[in-house]
Amino acid sequence: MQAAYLQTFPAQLTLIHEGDPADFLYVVVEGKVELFANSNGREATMAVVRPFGTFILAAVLKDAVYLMSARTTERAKLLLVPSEDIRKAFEKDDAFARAIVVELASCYRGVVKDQKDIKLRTSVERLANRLIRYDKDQGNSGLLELPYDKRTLASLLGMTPENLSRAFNTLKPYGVEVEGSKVRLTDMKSLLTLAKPNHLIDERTT
Amino acid sequence: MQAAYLQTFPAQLTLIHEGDPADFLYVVVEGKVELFANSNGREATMAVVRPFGTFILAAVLKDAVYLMSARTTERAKLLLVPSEDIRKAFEKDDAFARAIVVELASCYRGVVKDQKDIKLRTSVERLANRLIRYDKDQGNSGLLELPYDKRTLASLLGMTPENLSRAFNTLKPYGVEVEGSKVRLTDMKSLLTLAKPNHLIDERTT
DNA sequence: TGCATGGATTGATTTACATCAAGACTACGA
DNA sequence: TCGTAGTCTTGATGTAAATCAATCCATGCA
Repeated sequence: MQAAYLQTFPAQLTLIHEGDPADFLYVVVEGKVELFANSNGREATMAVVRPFGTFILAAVLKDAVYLMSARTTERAKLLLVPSEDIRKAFEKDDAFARAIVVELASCYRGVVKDQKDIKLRTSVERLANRLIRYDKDQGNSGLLELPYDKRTLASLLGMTPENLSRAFNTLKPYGVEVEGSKVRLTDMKSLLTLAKPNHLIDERTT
Repeated sequence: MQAAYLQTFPAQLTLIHEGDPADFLYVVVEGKVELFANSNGREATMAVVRPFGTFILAAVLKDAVYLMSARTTERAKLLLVPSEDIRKAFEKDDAFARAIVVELASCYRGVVKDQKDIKLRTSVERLANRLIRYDKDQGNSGLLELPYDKRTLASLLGMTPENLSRAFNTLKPYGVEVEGSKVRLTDMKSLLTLAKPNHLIDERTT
């Protein structure tokens, strides 16, 4: 940790580009970081990392290039640990190595769940389940705040901003009221009937 | 390894169901195993494991339930290692723990690449790139054999069998000739132009 | 106060893909 | 040799979502 940097970055700053060698492991201490990928002139958001998540762990361990690019969505405080140090600690410190494995296994299962989400659900179902998840995260009050702007949310859910807008309209009859970044869920029962949440997709802890 | 079972299974046998606790780690010794998932009455193939790949490693390490189901696509010989033993070895044997991490990191990067493939490409592009990959795996001869039946390939590529058929027709002008499970690539240059392969998606080793 | 800017929404249209419904081909067994 | 079942293919149609285009905001700023 001696050689690690704690640094603050402004919003919308690209931190790393896919294809670059993995020089640092990043830990989000404050703010949010969007992971995204490009190909063929197209772009897709892959994930958003919040405190205190890490990103680019697998690339660091394999001493490989990054598979995703990363940019801040808002002002963010990040810890940068030289990947050389991570690999050394990994060799020397058994407890560290095992802790790494648990983190990595969790990330892995997260991606698998994301893939099931995309392959097995329509975009409206994905949005419905996402809203239910955010509500749960924020205390089951039925009143939730979207954690990032709609453009980012749309890409994360694998749709265009236009379609997200329409998807919200589709959910109106199921008690979903949107006002800016605030969302009210007034008929959870019927929303659940539509969304059919599945703990093997939506549960993030296990 | 003392308690591991080496067993032969017939084709089309479901080995595990998603949601079940992870009792065994599986290693494919011979044949192929399809990993798939269900939700909402829909089904999707997530991956196909060949010798000598493992599956369900993350679930075993986390002592969690399986996220995917698995079935043999053909007669297969599998090694079943009790997950309890894996976790014990993981605790005691440092070299084993580190080897596990490398395998896990590779699997993780594989899923990320699959996700980029789905999010950034059309189905025809996915098929084109897949054919190029199989050709490379089989020695760049321009003559390749599809490793599983078209139904499975279709689901793996995220499309219906009907659409796979049509996608092959779309690729005909680009020198793709199909006959049963054999495919000839007679105009690699124009196929590459269409497919635009990207080593951050298609390269499987790094 | 007025005007630029970028996000969000809405409507019209196009495209990609799924679904439905027949056929065609293949392999296999009685 | 003829069913018969399974896989694959083809065509017609339907649906989900992308794209294109216009407008409607909010916000910041001179």
